[in-house]
Amino acid sequence: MARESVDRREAILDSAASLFAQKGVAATTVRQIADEVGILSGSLYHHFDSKEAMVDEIISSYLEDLRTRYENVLKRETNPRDKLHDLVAASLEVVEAHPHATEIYQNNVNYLLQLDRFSYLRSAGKQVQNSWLQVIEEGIAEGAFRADLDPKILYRLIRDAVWLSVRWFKPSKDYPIASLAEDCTSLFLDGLTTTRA
Amino acid sequence: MARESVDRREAILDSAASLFAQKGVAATTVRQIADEVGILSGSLYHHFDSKEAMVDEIISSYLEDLRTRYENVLKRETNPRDKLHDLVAASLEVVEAHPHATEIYQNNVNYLLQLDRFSYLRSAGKQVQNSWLQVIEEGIAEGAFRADLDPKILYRLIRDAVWLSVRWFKPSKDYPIASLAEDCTSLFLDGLTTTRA
DNA sequence: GTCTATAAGTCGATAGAC
DNA sequence: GTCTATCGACTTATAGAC
Repeated sequence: MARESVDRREAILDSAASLFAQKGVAATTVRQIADEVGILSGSLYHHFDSKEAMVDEIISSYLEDLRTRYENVLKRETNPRDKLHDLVAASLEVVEAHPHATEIYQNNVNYLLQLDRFSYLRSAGKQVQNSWLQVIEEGIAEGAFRADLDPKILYRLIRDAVWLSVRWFKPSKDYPIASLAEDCTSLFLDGLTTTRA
Repeated sequence: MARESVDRREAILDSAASLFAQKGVAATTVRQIADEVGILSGSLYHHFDSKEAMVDEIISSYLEDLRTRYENVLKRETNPRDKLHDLVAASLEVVEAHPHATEIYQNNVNYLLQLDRFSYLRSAGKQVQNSWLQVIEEGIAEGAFRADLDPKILYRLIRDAVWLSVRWFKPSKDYPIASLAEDCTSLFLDGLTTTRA
């Protein structure tokens, strides 16, 4: 593949991702994407089969990156506390690397799951859940984490807090992604209260 | 207004809310709404001016309920810990009372904010943020809450965890909304760790 | 209050010239 | 690889009969 066409594809995907994230997948038209790139809508179909194919490519490379990073975290031999931190940090790194894809996923899962093409999102979601549950349940079994809270509920609360940061977090030199990961982990592990009993 | 037409309006709004929540606002057509109600799409316009008008009515009655409940929580004279719990509980009660509206808001804010009609969502969001910040900052000032975490970041993490529960939480007799509110508050206040130093 | 019928526009996608 | 030109389907919304 020629160098220019690779860049062209990427440029189209970038514009598409930005629009999908901003307006939603269903509300974004192929004409709007073409306008952003500076070509006509028909020309998009030289590069992609359909609008859905663009979404698919954006989402699946995002999920693949996520899967790899979670795998790396899970194979480390650390205590539950550090492992939870690493899972939070890995998630936030993926948010930073794929902000548009993260937002597209968060806002459009329901819509995408209606389409046969995206049924794989179900198993991808389960795989993510299993990673978190593994860490949480290990922490409880070792006595490091409280046993009075349902692991699945803990997972969902933490997951949503972490992933939705894509909607508001803008990394800066003063407050980079690693700092948010620290604060996040500290809140979930130690809580908001200063003193206890 | 005749009794039947009130019920009819409500029935239409219920069907619309269910579809908007499930598929997204942009991806839901007026024909689908009419099908669910059992009438033809043209007949909807006897009851509502437009599809946007339906969304507007769903969202604004949801936000009005939320505003009232937060107001009641804030005027109670309780300690920061209880006040945070009450804010979480009030939010979850609103989730229970308006599950569709909550989900519509969460998944479609970006899309709705593009439309002039929904610019009021901006100030509504700020009002919600102020309620939470008031409680968090009071807790820090009184020494009940940690001072090393940015209140705005705390607010956003807690907010997203609480509101996104609409995507997965189904209240039951064994685990009602009040129990989730307890667990949620306990996690944020006391953390996941069993022992400390 | 719901129907029939349709206007007026936009949608995703295609065919073929260049 | 982008253009011109367009198809057919689908969209929101309206007008007027019943």
